[in-house]
Amino acid sequence: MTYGNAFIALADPTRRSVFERLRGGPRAVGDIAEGLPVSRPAVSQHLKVLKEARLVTAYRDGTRQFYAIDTHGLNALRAYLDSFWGGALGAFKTYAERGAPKARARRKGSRR
Amino acid sequence: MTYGNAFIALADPTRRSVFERLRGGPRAVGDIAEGLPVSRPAVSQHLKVLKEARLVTAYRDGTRQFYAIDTHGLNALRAYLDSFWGGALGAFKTYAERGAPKARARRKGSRR
DNA sequence: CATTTCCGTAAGTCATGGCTTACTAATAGC
DNA sequence: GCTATTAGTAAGCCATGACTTACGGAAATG
Repeated sequence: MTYGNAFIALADPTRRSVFERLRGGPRAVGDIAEGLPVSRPAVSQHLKVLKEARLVTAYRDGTRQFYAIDTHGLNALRAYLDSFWGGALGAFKTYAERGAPKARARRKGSRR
Repeated sequence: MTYGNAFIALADPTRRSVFERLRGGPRAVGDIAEGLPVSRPAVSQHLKVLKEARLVTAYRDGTRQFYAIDTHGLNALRAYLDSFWGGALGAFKTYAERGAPKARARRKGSRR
C-alpha cells in the first residue's frame, strides 16, 4: 500500500512543485524553498511526506540536507496504474468501441 | 494540469476502492456502493470527482448509471510520472553511484 | 397516472492537513 | 567555545473535503 502514500504526497500542488524541483538533480532544502510561495519549514514538512512515500531520498553534506528523487515511489505508482491496463481495458474497450466519446446511441445490447 | 486532479482523485482510499471496483469492467453505482463502508451518495460524490479527473466515464442504461475506467486520466498520470525518468535519473544516478549505501548500480538502460 | 428503482444534489457536521511563527538541533568556521 | 548557517520540530489557526441524512428527478412498470 505504499502507492497510497505516494498518491497523497503528489496530490498537493505545492508538494508537487517541491518534487518537480528535484527533476534536475539533488538540491538542498533552502534551495528548493527559494522561489516557492511558502516558507522553508513548510517545504521541510512536504519533504518529510515525500520521503515517507519513498518519492525522495536524503543525504547530508555539512549543514545542508540534499534531497533527490527516489524511484521506489515512482515505480510503485507505475505498477499500480499499469494494473488497470490488463483486465479493465478489455472490458472498457468493449464499451468504448461501441460508441464512446459523447453521447452516441446507447445500444447496450442487454436491453431487457 | 489534468494529472493534478487525477492525483487528488486517487489520493483518497475510499475513492481508490471505488476506482478499483471498475477494474473488471463497467458497473452501476448501486453495485459499486454495495460492500463499501460508505453510503451510496458518498459513492456518487466520489464518482463525480473521478469523472472530472477523467479517470472514469459514465453512460446510462435505463434507470442505472454505469461507470467505466477512462484511459485519459491514466495516460496523463503515466506521462507525468515518466517525465521524471528523463533528466532526473541521470542526475540521480550520479548521486546513487557516488555512495548510496544500499542502492546497487541501477543500469536501467532504455526505460522511458 | 402512480409507483418503484436508481441515482444525483443540498446542507450541515467534523476531522484532516497545509500553513505560519516561534524555537531547537546539528555542523562549520573563527 | 561562540557565532553563523542550515534544517527539522512544535503549536496553533483555518480552509478543505469526506461523510451523513434528507430530498428531488428521471426512467421503467403496472
